[in-house]
Amino acid sequence: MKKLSIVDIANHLNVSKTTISFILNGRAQEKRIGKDLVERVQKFVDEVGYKPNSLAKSLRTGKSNIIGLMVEDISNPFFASIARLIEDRAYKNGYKIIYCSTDNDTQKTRELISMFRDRHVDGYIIAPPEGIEDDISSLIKDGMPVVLFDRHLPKVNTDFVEIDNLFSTYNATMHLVQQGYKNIAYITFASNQTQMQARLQGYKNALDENGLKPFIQEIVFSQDEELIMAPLSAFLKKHKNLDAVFFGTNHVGTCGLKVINSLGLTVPNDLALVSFDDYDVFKLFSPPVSAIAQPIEAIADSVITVLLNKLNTSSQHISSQSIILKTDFNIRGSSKKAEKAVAK
Amino acid sequence: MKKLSIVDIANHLNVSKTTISFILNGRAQEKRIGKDLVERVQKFVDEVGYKPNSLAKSLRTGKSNIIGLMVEDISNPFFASIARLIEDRAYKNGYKIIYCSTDNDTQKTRELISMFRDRHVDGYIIAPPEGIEDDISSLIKDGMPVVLFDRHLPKVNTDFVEIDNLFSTYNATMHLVQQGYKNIAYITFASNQTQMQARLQGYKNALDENGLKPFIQEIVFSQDEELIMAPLSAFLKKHKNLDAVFFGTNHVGTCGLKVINSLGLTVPNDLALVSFDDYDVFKLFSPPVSAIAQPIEAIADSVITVLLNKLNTSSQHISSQSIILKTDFNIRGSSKKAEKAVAK
DNA sequence: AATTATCATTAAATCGATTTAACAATAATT
DNA sequence: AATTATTGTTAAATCGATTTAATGATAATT
Repeated sequence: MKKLSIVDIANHLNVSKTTISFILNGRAQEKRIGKDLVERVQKFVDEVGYKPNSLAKSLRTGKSNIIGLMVEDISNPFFASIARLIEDRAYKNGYKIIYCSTDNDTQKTRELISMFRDRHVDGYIIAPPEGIEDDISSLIKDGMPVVLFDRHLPKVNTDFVEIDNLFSTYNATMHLVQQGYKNIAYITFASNQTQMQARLQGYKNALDENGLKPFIQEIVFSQDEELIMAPLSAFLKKHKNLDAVFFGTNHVGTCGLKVINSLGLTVPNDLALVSFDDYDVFKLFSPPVSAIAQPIEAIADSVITVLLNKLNTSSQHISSQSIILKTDFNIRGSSKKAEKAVAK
Repeated sequence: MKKLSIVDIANHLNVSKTTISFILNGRAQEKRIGKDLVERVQKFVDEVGYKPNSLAKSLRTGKSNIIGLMVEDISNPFFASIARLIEDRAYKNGYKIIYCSTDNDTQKTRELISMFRDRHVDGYIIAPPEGIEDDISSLIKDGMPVVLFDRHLPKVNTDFVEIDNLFSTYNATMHLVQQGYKNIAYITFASNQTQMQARLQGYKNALDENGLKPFIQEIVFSQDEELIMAPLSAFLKKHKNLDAVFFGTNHVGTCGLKVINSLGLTVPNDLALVSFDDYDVFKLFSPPVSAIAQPIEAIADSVITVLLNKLNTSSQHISSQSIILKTDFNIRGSSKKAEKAVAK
């Protein structure tokens, strides 16, 4: 019981494959094909469950109905959740997803783009690493629909979906200040990506405004958590005067919690905590950690909407749009120094 | 600067595309093509960066170099980690991954299989839901390489990679018993899948052996965490005599922790905890939760090794293998009643 | 010298669809 | 009656590769 081809269908019904193709692609009316014939073909096709070979179709039409999704790391809960939502929306619209993790590695990303291109994906959704500007520009120049998310590339003019990073950290830092914390550190990964820089800036702005001194620790990213925890631990040991710490990403935050546990520090008495990104770890830590929650559903929705839009309107010259979404600041028991002080 | 085709290359070098194809596919020697010609072609191909159109190639050869990966839910950290590792290994071997989440929904899975098939994926890696036996069998009958993981289908004779679920829960339950816990509950999702049944059985066996009474709560899975937490909470409220709880999956465990927090229960004094699957939430809870860690690297390695093996050996009739891997039981502060008692 | 073997290359068929251009058959118009 | 329009259908070209079978040229053998 091998697969039927359009020729088999045509032979069996004694019509040409052209006719079958027209009917199956909804061009029967346009091509004035007899109603009875259309019905006969439809019936038979349904009966035997014939489905056109998508490879052949893609080869001829140049469309693959596949979207390439490049995240930083699919095992990071933030990206995993986004991927999950994008996947759902894409499938509902007849698109499949090929995804991959860039590890923020420019060379790896370059190869992956080339692979996607080779596979003729119809569109790209990318959380781009630094240094990939030229490759993305070249994609766009060749008319490929590209949507960036989580961060953008200032030198590249294309659509992107981001959150208001600067305001988010500014706002959360202000919260710490208002609670009476004076020595607030900011721990993050060393990165020039837009979202990371904006987050850092938001923190700096808030401190500046209040005449407080910033304490910043930038950690080089590594797959090996030990290499993240070591400098983090050293930093906390060095600055004994800190009364609050702001983590720039969920990953840093998680490593931070591990370090805090291993150092035997008490939250929020020794140290108040706030982290970017929100997930179960922060909710379930004791006391639960205040965190900035990204609107992942809205991000996924926006990304896929923008991309589908680009895929459907063939006109290339619609000006590109930037969508900036708001975050939620979930305040929890990890930074209630002021209230505690009052309660005493 | 559009893409070059093999014809362009052939024309430019004044040889036939057949020759180009042979050279590029490493059949130059076999076809006795002159060394100088081979070099000339190689050089030019490298120079212009020509890459064969993979769609055309797939259409002709019937191979797509794509592996279909179907997990239960890509946003679940267990599956996300496995996916990540499988992705790495696959890329290294020249394969790409198309993944999707089944949600344990048989109908959805059926459609996804059909979609994968339609896309001519070369091989399948599936964490199968119940009721999908016939579809998988039909895949296998048609000669498609299939590897199941995390669970298997007793009625389907194919390769699979699993862990020793029964022993894992048996062992961990015995640990609780030895620590002096008498009323140990087991909370899990209602499921007839092999891994879930085996885990439950391991728990039952341990209790049986010690003449203890089982307390079992099976929860119907839902996307909405509230619908998981509600019955879980009700169960804990109803059975005030429990002194320990065993969670059957990381997801149940996480929901369980949330419920325990909201009920204001103290661990391990009110309740000792153990969960299947290990991840940051369990490590960072206070006190940290003992958990059964699956060897995700080994699982990913085994899965991809078995699949690549099947892809490379065309012979269909190698008997299928079952790989059963061991787990680690990470004992943490959430079940140290006995020790505490001694310490008093 | 005729036949066979070896060598190096290529023309043509093929995979399974879509799409363009053409072709009969009938009806309508001049 | 000849020409043009309309209707319904299809032959053939095309997408870009791989693969089979064939070809012409030279060398070796009888």
